[in-house]
Amino acid sequence: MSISIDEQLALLARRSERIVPEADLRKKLQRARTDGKPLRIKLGMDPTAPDVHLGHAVPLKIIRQFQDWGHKAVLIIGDYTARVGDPTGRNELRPTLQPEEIDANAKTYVQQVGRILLTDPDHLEVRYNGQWLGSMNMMDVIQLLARKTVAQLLAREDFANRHASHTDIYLHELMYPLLQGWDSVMVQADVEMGGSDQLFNNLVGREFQAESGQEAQAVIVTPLLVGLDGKMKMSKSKGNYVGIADPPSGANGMFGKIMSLPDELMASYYRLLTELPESEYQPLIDQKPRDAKIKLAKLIITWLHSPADADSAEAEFVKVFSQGGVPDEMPEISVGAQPQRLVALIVKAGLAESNGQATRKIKEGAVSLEGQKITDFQRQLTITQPSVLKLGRRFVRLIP
RNA sequence: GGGCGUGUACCGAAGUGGCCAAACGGGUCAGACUGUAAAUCUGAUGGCUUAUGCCUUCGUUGGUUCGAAUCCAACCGCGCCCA
Repeated sequence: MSISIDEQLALLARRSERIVPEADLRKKLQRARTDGKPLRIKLGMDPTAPDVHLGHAVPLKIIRQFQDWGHKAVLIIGDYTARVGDPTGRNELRPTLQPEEIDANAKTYVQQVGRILLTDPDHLEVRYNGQWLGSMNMMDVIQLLARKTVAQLLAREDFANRHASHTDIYLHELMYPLLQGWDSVMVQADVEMGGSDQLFNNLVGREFQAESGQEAQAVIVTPLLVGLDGKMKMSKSKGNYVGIADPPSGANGMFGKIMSLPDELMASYYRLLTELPESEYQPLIDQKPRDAKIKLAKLIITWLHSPADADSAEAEFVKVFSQGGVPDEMPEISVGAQPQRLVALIVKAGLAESNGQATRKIKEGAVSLEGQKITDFQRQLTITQPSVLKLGRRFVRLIP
């Protein structure tokens, strides 16, 4: 339990891009140790989508380390800020969400986060920022606004770019960093975690705390995890993500998704999402990239599910993709036992959006039923027993 | 409030009366190759029981015309400049 502060900082370094300022963090860690008073580690998450993904998992892993050292995670569910819409990294206005969607997402967040964090009350505190932001009145808001200048806010890179290119910046977007900063004051955070694109917002929190007579939080920002497309930051809206609650295998499973990861990303995934030392993963990546990726997938599944799930996901993957077999589990669609056109079945199965698209895919040789490729797009069929329909990488079991 | 521009499919961007469901690029999907990687090559990329056919779509509405994404009017959105 009592590794040295230096060792702790060294461990944090694996996943942190910047610690601002590192001296503050060291001081806080030291004091917590002598006082026996745990640090409060803040992470804000806006429930803008139902899935928590591996990109979120990077700061969450650091928080877990803090928990293991006896500190307390303060998870802020941004039910209120989600309605404002975080403008970070955006070139345009983010659509605001309906309260119902936000509430639904918020509920699942806590549950999903529990796969990574300790959830007992000594180690985790969950707060909703609507609690304090929702009760501010106009004067409170004005006083908050009065703490920052337009120039200070426009210093943030994405705002600056948008301003320079004459893209609209709505006033409520400018407020977002202020609201997030105010959260830090309200929960008296000692440390705030965030992705590196959150640095500006996190620093606002530091300033607000200092102005409010609190000790300013230290900020740890993590590198952004690049998504499965190999280009953009992992995010729900880009569709390039692996959800931390995704099933181990199957069409939408972790194993398959991780295997489709571009090779260049492996090292960063190993570093940010596993504990394997670089001296072990790097040679493997260099020499046997495929095996390295399988190992990566298994490590991640072991972490978020179980070793047994990792093994069966691998077995299924080998069977389906390396040997051209059929997965054990796939979506089942009831289609009825009457004669019908193949194109209609494909659309019913959700493998194509329109008959035209289904027709094209058949012509391209992408469709097979029970392992038999079908290229006749006018084919009529009667499903009398459960049959496996395949289009590209996707499988659906048709039930009469 | 005034002047000048601009609005095309998922994105960018051509097209300025018929040959336009609309070039090209990106993205995406599929096929070959493979390690569900990358690179490369190929095909597809509005809908319709596939049709030298019909329907919907080029900001919106209305008009001119045998015929409009293309011309006109009004309106809406956006940009630049002036106030």
